[in-house]
Amino acid sequence: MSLSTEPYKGARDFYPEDERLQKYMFDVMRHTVESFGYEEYDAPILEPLELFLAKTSDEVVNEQTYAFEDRGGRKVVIRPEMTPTVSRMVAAKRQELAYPLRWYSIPNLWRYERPQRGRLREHWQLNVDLFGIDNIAAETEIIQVAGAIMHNFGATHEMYTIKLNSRKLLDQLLSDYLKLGDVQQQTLRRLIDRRNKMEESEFLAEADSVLNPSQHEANLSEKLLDLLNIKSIDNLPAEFKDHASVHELNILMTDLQKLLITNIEFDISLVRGFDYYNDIVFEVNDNHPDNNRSMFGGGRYDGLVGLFGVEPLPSVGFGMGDITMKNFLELHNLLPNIRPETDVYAVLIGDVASKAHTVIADLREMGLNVAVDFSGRKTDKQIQSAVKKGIHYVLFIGEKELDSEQYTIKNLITGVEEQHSIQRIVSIVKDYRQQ
RNA sequence: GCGAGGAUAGCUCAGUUGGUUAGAGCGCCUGUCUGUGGCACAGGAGGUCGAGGGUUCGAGCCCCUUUUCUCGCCCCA
Repeated sequence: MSLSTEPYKGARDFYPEDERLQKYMFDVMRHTVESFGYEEYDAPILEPLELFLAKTSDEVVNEQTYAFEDRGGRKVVIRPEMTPTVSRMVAAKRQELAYPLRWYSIPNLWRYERPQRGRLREHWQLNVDLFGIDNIAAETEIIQVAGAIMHNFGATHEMYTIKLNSRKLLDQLLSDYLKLGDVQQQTLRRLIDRRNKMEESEFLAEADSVLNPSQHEANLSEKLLDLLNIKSIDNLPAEFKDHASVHELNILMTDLQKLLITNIEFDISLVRGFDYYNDIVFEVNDNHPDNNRSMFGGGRYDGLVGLFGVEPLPSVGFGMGDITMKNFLELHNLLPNIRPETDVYAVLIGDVASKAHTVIADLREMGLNVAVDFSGRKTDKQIQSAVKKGIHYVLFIGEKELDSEQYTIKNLITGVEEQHSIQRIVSIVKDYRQQ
């Protein structure tokens, strides 16, 4: 029996063409967040189990992590998300860091779960976090960063929608307006989160079963439904018009509009799963009919840093996964053709390997990336290798060229072939690379 | 953890009520063509039909188990 060539369940191999794509996506992310002044950090892939017990949801920690005991009996977890880790790092240097703190990372994360569309066991996730700002300007910037990344990927506003909500507002509506107890609120939040996946009648039935035990007013589930159907902040119940969260949402939406981020939408049913979000949350949805789903999101999680025994720190951030983004880019035809790093494939004609070393070394010295075919095969086979690798230029080196020091360079895309000196070839290829 | 549907050549897939030696297209290799890719022509290699067991005179096809992939659910990035 032979070994399997399959990668581990739910994980991916990145062949060079896949890796090029991944690199492109990370480059766009990096350039964008760095333009806002975010600095990159990283951390170990293993963390102590306790780190995730406090605020990540129970099911995630207990059933969807890779957790084990190390040889010294310590309980460890392969990180399923980055937010607890970055909070830990910030807490460790709480007093000495310069605020506001803008940090980002692109860690690989693992979850033990059944793979499905857009969700595998291993993925990479851009994490962008802003610490130390307790006002709505932080949310404005974080959402602006998310929008800028989308823009730099070539996405237009019609392709996606940014949904906004305030957990504080939702909590108040559930407790003060609908007068629900804590347990009911929690159950209902989960239900609201799943609402768009179910039929309205089904939702109503489940809502009834949560609400009816309460001895409050009748038709509560209809009242709830009316509430959830509110599409604009202006239509909220009158007594909430002056609520602090409504003011914040208004400022946030106005400021985003000023920044020309107009594809935003108030969505009172937006919850998000993590317990640590405590105020504004947002989510970016793909508008494509074949992929109408939430792609990524984030929000404010002010309480997390304080768990490490230091003074709490206002925190806003989001995470953007590579798989969902790749699906989005593919579906909207936004993935560019990415050239390999190799500029030139040197084709050796005849037994010239020894004599060709110097000229090839010179090319590299002058800044070109050059791969050489030492196989001794016929010219057409060597060219075919270059074509298959996606390399755009072939450089022919034979006795003729070595004697005259005029080398034949051929662009495989245009088919144009010319003879030039090494210096001239370098400048031609470099010019081409800039295009 | 639960449900549904797949797995046949490197890839995409045919394969009749169970019946000779399992096919196609593309790709790959060789040659026409030892200094030029994509085209053309000619030839060739490549399959224990995902794995294991069972039924049968006979299994790619039927049954059981298992692995894995896809799509959902739960949950959620």
